[in-house]
Amino acid sequence: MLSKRLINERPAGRRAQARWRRERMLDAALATFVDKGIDGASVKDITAAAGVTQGLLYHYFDSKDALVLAILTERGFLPDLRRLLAGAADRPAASVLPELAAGFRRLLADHAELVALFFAAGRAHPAVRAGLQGFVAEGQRLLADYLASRVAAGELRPHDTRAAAQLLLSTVALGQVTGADTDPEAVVDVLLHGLTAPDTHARSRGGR
Amino acid sequence: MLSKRLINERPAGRRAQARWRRERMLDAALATFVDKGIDGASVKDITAAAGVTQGLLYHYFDSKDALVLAILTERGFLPDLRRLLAGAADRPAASVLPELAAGFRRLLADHAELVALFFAAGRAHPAVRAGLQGFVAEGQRLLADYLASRVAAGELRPHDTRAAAQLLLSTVALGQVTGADTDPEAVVDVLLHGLTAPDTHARSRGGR
Amino acid sequence: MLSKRLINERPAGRRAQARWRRERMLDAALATFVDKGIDGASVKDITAAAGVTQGLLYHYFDSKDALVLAILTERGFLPDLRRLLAGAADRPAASVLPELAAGFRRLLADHAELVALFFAAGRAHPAVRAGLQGFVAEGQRLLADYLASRVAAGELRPHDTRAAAQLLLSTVALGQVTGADTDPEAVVDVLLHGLTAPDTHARSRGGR
Amino acid sequence: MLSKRLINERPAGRRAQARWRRERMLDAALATFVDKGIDGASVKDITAAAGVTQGLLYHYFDSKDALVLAILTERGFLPDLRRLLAGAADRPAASVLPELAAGFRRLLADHAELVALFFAAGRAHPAVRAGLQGFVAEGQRLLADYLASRVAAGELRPHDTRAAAQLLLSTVALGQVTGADTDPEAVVDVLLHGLTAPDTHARSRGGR
DNA sequence: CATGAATGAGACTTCATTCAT
DNA sequence: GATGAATGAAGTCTCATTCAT
Repeated sequence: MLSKRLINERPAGRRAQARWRRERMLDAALATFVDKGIDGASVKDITAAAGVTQGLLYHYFDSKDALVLAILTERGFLPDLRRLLAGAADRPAASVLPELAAGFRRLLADHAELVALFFAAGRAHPAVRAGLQGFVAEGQRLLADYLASRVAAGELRPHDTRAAAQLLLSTVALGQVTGADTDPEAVVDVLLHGLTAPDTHARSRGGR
Repeated sequence: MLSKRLINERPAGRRAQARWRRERMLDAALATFVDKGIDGASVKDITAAAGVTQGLLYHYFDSKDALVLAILTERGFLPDLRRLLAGAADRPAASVLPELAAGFRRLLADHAELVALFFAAGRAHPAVRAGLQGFVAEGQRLLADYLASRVAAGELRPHDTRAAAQLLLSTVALGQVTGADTDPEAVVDVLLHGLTAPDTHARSRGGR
Repeated sequence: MLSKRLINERPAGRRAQARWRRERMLDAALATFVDKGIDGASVKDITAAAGVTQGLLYHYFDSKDALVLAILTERGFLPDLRRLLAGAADRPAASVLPELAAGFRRLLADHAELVALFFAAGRAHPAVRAGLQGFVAEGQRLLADYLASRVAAGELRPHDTRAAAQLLLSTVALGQVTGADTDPEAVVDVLLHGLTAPDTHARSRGGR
Repeated sequence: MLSKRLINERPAGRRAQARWRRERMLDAALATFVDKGIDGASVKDITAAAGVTQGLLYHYFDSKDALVLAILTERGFLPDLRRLLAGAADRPAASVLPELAAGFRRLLADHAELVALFFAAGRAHPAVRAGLQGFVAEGQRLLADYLASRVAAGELRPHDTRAAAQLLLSTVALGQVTGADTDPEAVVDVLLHGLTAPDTHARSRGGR
């Protein structure tokens, strides 16, 4: 975080300065896209926000679409997501899930702009759409695998692990997007223990 | 449904025909918005899809924005949502929740285009945004109230009912949008009984 | 004035009502033209101001241009101008000119909208332009003729009567248009007696 | 004048060429406005007359209205008017007024297009209207001040100097606009010496 | 007579992109 | 690398006019 701030200062050296400008342009583009939508943000808006002229954008990116793609690939957070879930392996779900929900929430918050972009893209920008779907699918698969491992370990009861993964991720993600103030702990509590009252629990479970 | 199809045939009478055309324009607009996004869909696209001239759109709607708003107000499904949740009152959650998840899923599927529009709007169209948020908030509130009533009835254990409501609705909604093939029964099963294995259940619950 | 107000009330009888509507449409058109300019006033604006639908305008007038022409011919005030100047013949200029300036001013004020229309038309509407020029030319000719008759009668000194006529009419007319609060008496005073001081008057006149 | 023609040739240098094009666009716009009126002249007309594409207009001006405003401020002739009247101070009216009338006439002729624009604007373009009124007011004030100074100097008799100024300016201006062939000398003659015949003069003046 | 739905042309404006400097 | 002038297509919207009802 701190080091990033430092990087934000304009560096010396031709090569470095060029890379730095490119990054500033990605920043400006992402911010402007989030603010006005991909179609609503004009090249003029973006370059003005970056403090450069229109023409310069085309030195760094082939087109506006290419710029969108660059944001997707260079600002994506799939690696972060993988790291997050990788840390969970072989640890009990009771302690992992809360940690994971919170971590996922933080991840989305840190990349709030990109998330917003994902949802703001719509069918008109298939590449962005695909990015979202890939992210969702990957996250769900990883989490489901983890849950399955906990079932195998006897900690969790056998269940539809994909559905469970979806419950957790969807809730946190949609909460982020719609601005609902989701409490990750409450979500995990419901998820772990269910809604059924203890006294009716045995019966309803037995009734299956 | 069937009768609607019949109504879809062009009626006689000047007044009736005008009203009919207006509806066709709303249809065409919604479809085109979903296909290309609000910004991506031009007035030309929309009117061509409706089989009328561009100018006519402005006979019925003041502007493209007004058209978007008209879709929101005239094609909204909040009443359907209320009816769905109203039917649940005083009945056991064990049978209500699956029914409700399925009903909600069907509701979203029936209005898939409008749902897609909601998510495709982005920050550039605050009115649409507001429509989505209102819908989400209302649904969550209604469902949370129902869950609280079941807690009071002793069927469900005390819990954060808003979080639980969010879990159910988010999962179904996001599943719809991202195209994930959510199984509502599996979702409800996890929600009702939680993930914790029976043998560890007592312990973890007792440990509280 | 009073009778005109009475006429403004909608009459009975088919023929009378039609004529009455036509007049209301001319009123509305003139008012709207003055307000927004000829090009700025749409047929919709005009008919809305008249309280009728767009289509009806075309029952009474062939086109918007024809409407403009109708205003010119049916609301013109050249007859009034002629009557005003006709009353002056054979009477001394010293009493006629003040009366005439005031009368001309009143005439323009009574037809302020049409005058405004004249000036607002510009080269884009040659018919209106021609109307203005005709009016100006006629007024100037009539007034110059009168002045010449007073020169012949020995009341006025020989001078360029057309220039004098132009001085009076231009000043009153332009004062009306630009909203300057011209005092007709002061104007006539200057016109009748000139600016030269009495003591230098003899000299300067004698110096000729 | 001659040097201006030379300047009219397209210069070299990017910056200079841009400025030159902007000027050509103002020229073309003014000419087209005069020809067809502000509303009658389309952006297409203007840019075609300037030999550029429509889009370029918006590189130099924010809107068509801004273009009209630019013409007003950058092509206005109020400074010329001030200079003209400034040169009159402390000199006898008998020689100044003819010179001034002719000068004013020339000034209007040199800026005939802008004058025509002033009168063609109408109430639909308040900014232009305001420009005209400002010009008229300033000219009248300056001339009235000069006349007052001649009254103080004893050359002219006490009179309503604003009315006299209005007489001169209105006549010349309106003559220019309506295309009447005003003879400035005849106008000044009437203005200086009035219409009253020498023999009746004493009487009428004495009768006051 | 009267309505207002419908049209087609054209208005102003924005925008992604190119290119000479 | 960097600029901003220039383009051409397309966008939203307005409008005079016609016509079935």
